[in-house]
Amino acid sequence: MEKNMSIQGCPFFTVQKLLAGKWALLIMYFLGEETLRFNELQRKLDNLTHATLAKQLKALELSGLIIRKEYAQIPPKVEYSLSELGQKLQPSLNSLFEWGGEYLKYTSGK
Amino acid sequence: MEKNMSIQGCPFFTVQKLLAGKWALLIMYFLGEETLRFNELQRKLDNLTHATLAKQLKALELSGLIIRKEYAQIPPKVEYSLSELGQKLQPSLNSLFEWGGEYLKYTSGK
DNA sequence: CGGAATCCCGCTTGATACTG
DNA sequence: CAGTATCAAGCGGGATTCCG
Repeated sequence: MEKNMSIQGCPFFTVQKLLAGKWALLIMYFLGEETLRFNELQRKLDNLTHATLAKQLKALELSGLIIRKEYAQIPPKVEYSLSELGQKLQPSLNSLFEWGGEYLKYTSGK
Repeated sequence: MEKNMSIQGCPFFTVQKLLAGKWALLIMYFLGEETLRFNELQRKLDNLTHATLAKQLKALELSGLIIRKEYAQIPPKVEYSLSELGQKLQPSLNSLFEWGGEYLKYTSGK
């Protein structure tokens, strides 16, 4: 099993798995700007259903990238924010964001 | 169709699609270090079959992130390298790489 | 309001085999 | 050596429905 070590232990492999979710980048971005409740987040991602968002959030929570804070009250209220690890990702996110913008410029031209 | 504009035009959405391939990050990373032939690349990704690598490369080429240079000779020789756009992605890649390393440290501890 | 369980569908991955 | 074609299998996203 150590024949694959070179790749399994590779940071890129890790990143790939962590951010593989279709909405992971967007979620991390929005939460980077501010703490949000479930429904607030959903409103920002207007293509997304309840269920899908819930799954993505759970995955990110289990990975330790976001924090889920639940208030014991009626009606229920849950807030999501970036964990310490998640916050450290922000510079990379910003960098990707800028590059994405450049890509769009390039390709819209042709 | 313009009700989704806000998200379709988002750089993160673009990045997500571009780098969605399971091996995209690794490939971009290796090609960032040096121009490589098909088989050289495959050897570095020792889990990967011909077919899969070929598909990933084709996708990245069509996206305009890598350049495919073919030499008309026997036996065939094809070299892959980063396009201009691909090179601009490198800083982001490095940033992600470092973060991935930190993540591994954090999580291996617990 | 927030979340979980189910089912369905499509896409990507990966194995295998075949061309030039 | 490089690439394509085909096909099977697995996974993830999305819609729906039901709980607290």
